[in-house]
Amino acid sequence: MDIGGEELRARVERFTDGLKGSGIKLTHQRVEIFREVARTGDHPDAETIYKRVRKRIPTISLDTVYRTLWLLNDMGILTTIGMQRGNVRFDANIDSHHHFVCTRCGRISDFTKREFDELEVPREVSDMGEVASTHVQFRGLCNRCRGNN
Amino acid sequence: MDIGGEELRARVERFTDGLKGSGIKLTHQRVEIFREVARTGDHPDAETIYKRVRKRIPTISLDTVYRTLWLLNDMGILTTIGMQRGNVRFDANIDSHHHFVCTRCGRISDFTKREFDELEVPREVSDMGEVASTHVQFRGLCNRCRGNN
DNA sequence: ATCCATGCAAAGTGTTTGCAGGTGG
DNA sequence: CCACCTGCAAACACTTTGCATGGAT
Repeated sequence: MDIGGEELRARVERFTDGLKGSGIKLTHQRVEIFREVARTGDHPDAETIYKRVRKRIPTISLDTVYRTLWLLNDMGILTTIGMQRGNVRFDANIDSHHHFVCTRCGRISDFTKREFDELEVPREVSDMGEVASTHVQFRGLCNRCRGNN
Repeated sequence: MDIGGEELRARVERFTDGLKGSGIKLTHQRVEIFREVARTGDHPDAETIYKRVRKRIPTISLDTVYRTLWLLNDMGILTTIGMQRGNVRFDANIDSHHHFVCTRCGRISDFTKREFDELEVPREVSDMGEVASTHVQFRGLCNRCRGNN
């Protein structure tokens, strides 16, 4: 589920490069927060990221975590899952991908499938507005929850 | 966008029938709250439903709205959209359907497409757990927001 | 008459903001 | 050095809960 060291390094580098010459500063906190989100394939909420980063920077505050996550989101380096505001989950995987959501424990897993990225947009939908992206979500019970019945 | 009187009556009746002999009581408030959710094709949050129902029952309280919505959800009469808890939207359309979400204003529109209900579940996903339902979400700018640029 | 549901107010969550002091470029 | 960041604490928005009263069957 977690990401290999190689890919992680590449992601962190893409991030630090993105900051150069933008007026946005590269701080210890920001790097650690980004690294933490980029590292895992799960989709932590702000509180979870806060707890994890605190192991490395015990003095960090929760609001810095929030501010940084939204900053990264605005930079296009990570994405949010769910409705806007309120109980958001963050996702460092910005390649087009889809989700399996466990309806019991809320766990969200990624998968990719080129075919799903290119579903034909029905006429009814193109009449509603301009479609920018497509997301397929499968819902059901994950293996762990199926076991704990 | 709104639902015809015929279909609305049928939905309300399905609801009142569902309550008979269940120990759950059929109150004025519950009927009005359900009618309000069932009436529209948009996906209101609790606060919005509260405001609308208050026109008919000025003394109703917000917590009753919340309690009733979760009750209806538990009864399987309506569904929630979004992550669990926190900023949930309610949806009286329990037939299988899909969504177009405006990334600017958050408006969610339904559409149906049989073909999308039956997307093949990739091996990778069936290894994660047991898929119970499939939801396609198109994201982009709705016509209204595209106009207000 | 008996439960169940309602309204009120107060408590909980999760998230955002203003400000003074600190830090990166 | 100066703009930008951080941590703190307080404010906020949204949702849930405990309790006494009121209502449906």
